[in-house]
Amino acid sequence: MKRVTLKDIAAALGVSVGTVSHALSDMDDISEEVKIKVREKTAEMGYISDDVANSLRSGKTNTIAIIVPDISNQLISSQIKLIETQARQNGYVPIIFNTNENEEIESSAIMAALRKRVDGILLCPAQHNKDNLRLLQKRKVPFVLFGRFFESEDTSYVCSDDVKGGRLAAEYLLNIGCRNPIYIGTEDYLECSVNRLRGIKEAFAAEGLSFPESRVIRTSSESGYGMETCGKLSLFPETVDSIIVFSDTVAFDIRYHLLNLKSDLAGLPVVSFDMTHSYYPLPFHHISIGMKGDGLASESFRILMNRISDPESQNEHVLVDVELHEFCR
Amino acid sequence: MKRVTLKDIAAALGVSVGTVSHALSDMDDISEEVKIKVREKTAEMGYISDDVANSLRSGKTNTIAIIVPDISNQLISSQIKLIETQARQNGYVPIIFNTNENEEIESSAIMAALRKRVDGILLCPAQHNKDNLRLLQKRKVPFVLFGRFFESEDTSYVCSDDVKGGRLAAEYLLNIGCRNPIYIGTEDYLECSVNRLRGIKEAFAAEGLSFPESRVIRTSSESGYGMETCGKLSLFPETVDSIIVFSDTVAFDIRYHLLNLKSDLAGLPVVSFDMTHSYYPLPFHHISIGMKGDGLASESFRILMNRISDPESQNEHVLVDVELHEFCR
DNA sequence: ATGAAAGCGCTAACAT
DNA sequence: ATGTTAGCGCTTTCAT
Repeated sequence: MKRVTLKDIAAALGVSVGTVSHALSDMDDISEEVKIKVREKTAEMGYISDDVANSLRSGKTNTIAIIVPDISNQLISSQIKLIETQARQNGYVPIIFNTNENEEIESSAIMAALRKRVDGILLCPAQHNKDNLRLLQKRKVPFVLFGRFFESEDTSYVCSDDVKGGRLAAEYLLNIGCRNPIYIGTEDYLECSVNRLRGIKEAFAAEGLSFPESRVIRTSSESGYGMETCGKLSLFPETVDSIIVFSDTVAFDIRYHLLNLKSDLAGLPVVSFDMTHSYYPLPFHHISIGMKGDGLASESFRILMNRISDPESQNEHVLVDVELHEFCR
Repeated sequence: MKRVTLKDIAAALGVSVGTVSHALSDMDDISEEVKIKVREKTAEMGYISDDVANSLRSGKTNTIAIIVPDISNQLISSQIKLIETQARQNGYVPIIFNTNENEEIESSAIMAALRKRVDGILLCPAQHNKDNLRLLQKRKVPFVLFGRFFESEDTSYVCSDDVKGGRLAAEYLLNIGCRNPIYIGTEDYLECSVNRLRGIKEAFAAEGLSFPESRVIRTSSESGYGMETCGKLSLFPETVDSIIVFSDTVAFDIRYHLLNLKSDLAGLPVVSFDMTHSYYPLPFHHISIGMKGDGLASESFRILMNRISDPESQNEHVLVDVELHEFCR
């Protein structure tokens, strides 16, 4: 059961391959009569055009790579869903790579994407170092960073306004009288965690207070470290009155374990980031800071399309505005 | 900045394209000397092999399509993550399609996958009708249904044991003295919902009780109908003492709205399906029924690989065993 | 041990 | 209005 090709249709009809091709593209150098014959035969024989052959000829694959640390993260999968919809509407198909926050897997994902000749790449970088960024730049493939970016590098990116987010979190807690929060962030290579902390410090400074380094816990951005972090949390003095967490996922993980441990800390006010509840209604009280609208997905896709059609286009830097929301109060 | 091809390397070295090809594949009809020269030049010029050209020649793309109703659903994104990992380890890359539970989008997704000449398809079907199943069968593309299947059709599939799941849910509730649960399912085209209901009825029958149709609510499997379902729920008499919900996602959505409405129903025991908590720890009490292990992803991928390497292989039917788990008791 | 050439399926340029 | 041909990048015969 070989696949039906233009050649087969041409043979069946006693015309040339070029004629069939032109007829199917509805070009005006083919008579209506032949076009009808061709279309009928095409349907009858079940012809399906061959993207591989077309890609080889045109140099375009109409494929983009989406490379992310964790597809199963609610924020990321929601963004991928939005991107997939836009891509489809624009004739593009996304291929997916999960890097597990691992630079080497990320590197091989980029190489695989390059071998597949994707037209562009959307990358949420693992960000341990800049090697993979260099790789992308050297290969001159159109790419946009989304969700995370490197402050010191001039690339296109779309990211949430994390400094403002940090400020909102701290302002909220200060406002309800909590002056001794802990910040649970990630290792410092993740600039969004650093920026959120920066925002927290700014908000404290604005009130003439300081937010000391001693109240920062650095944990992994991967899931599965909730228990470990609970251990670190329990070492803090009882004056701690609230918690700010780098992401909802990590916050949920920690509170899951605090609940299981029946720890008093489970009662502390928590503010975290991403607004997972708004993608996915969850039946418990939670305060989260996240982006307004679907800018992350739509802007990063728009910029990528732009860059694909005009490789000389300027880098664009988009900070999506954030807001604080209280769910299931 | 054209892409470097074998031709370029051959020209730079004054050898033929075939020689370079053989050298890079380390075939033994090429002298060590030439191999070294070729490898050096290849690295120097930054050659990246071209999957498109290779696919055209070999007829293999090393690509599989994953077609699902909702990528952002926690169960699905977790499975995709597992599948992606296995695929990568086997030299395959997944392309992703989101159907939004829509038959037409699903159909065009299948066509797009076919045009891209994917080696196989993993499909979680929208299941309104069987047209798309026929399309796949007619095209003779290797495919496996996962997460959902058609009971009357002989295809390969991997799915949870939903009848048992329904039984476990009902047994649990009967055991804690709840004799009047409501079942919130989907329209009947989703066979997993039907099977879960069947299991519930079986468990009731085993106790000499009956579970009447009047205690079934049929809602959409898409998210966003929580509010509507709350309305239907409120019409039931107060004798209702518990709720069984088709999926965790829908259950969370409903309880989210019940909480916001400060409804008494928010206090009722709820059992739902998928065990979302185990993929993603969530900080609230919940009872869920889900699959043991990662069989859904690993089995469906294994069967697909099998079918790709041997298109004549038998259809395999796998029901993954389920268990009930209580989280954050 | 290496080179030359065919061909995967298609489109576009050129020829008739 | 239709046919012919070249070529996208590669691997694989088949010569040498």
